[in-house]
Amino acid sequence: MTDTRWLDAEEQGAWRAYLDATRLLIRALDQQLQSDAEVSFTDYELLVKLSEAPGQRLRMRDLADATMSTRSGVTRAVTRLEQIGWVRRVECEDDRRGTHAELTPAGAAKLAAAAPGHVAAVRAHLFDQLTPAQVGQVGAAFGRVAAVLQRPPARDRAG
Amino acid sequence: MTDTRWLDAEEQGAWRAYLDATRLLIRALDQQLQSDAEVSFTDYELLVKLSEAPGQRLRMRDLADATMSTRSGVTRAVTRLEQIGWVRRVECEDDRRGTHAELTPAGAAKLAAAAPGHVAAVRAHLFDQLTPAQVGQVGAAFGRVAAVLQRPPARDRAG
DNA sequence: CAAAGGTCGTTGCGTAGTCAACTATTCCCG
DNA sequence: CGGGAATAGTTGACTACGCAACGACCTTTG
Repeated sequence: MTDTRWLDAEEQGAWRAYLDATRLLIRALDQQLQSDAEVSFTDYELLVKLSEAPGQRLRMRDLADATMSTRSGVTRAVTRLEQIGWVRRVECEDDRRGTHAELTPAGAAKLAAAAPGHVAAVRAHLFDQLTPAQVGQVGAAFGRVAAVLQRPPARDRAG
Repeated sequence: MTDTRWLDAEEQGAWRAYLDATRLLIRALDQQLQSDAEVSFTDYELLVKLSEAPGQRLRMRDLADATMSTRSGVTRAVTRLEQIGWVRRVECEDDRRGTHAELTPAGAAKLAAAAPGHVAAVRAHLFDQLTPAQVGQVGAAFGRVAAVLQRPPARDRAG
């Protein structure tokens, strides 16, 4: 492994811009949500996933997958949101190990209240800065990156 | 503010792909560095910034800016790295409030050892999945996003 | 149908990161 | 020069999240 292929100037630039922008963007969105709606970005996304699920409920495991998080992370987040009253736990009927997280009316209301400001911020910080072509390219590029990372490619059989 | 302009399908897709890919990517890179070189991604980046600075040293504040982090975050990271021996603190001569974080030879060695595997992972997970055109678009797009977020546009004077 | 092995959600532990407050120092401006 | 405001770095308190381990439950297999 003495022949590392380093990043060229353009790749370096893209890589750093992406990392910097991402950190700044997430922080900005987090602060907007926190100060305007008293929700964290992670909690907001969790509520969104529930709101889109049939019956506004999802099994803990599925919620973890949907949010690209871990089981323990979801357990803690749901506990947090349950205490506030935006989510409730419902036992699974067909699998007694299972638990559903279900959006409560209060949670749905919170989400509805927070959404416009959040979308406006996403627009202001991200989409307003991109050309339509860039939106397309970003979607395609990261769609592929996410897909490959979720289902790693078959191992190289050469050798 | 009753006229929220929601994201259209393409924007939604791009936004979610970007978020998902980012989470997966950062975790993958973190795990690769952790298991192959026993460094976290954040620490790795901090070492990189120092290695590129003149004299391989940076003031704490500048290091925070360079890593898009906060002053307290850098204080803690540098303390951590100082204990391992990869960084040392050096008092500022011209400003007695100031402190430099300086890369030690051990830190430089660690960085050199970790770099090839890390770059290979960045390539495998990110750049190998992108067309050259996408690399350009991603760089331009996020470069703009980062610039705007770093220097927010003048406040709207209307009212 | 029993036993082995997998999966579900939770938890203890350890780590990392943020905000706000604090001390020490420097800058600005009369 | 002197005193208030600003800045540097640190710290305390708190929150969040990951891993590994655990008990409860389900599934598979003989």
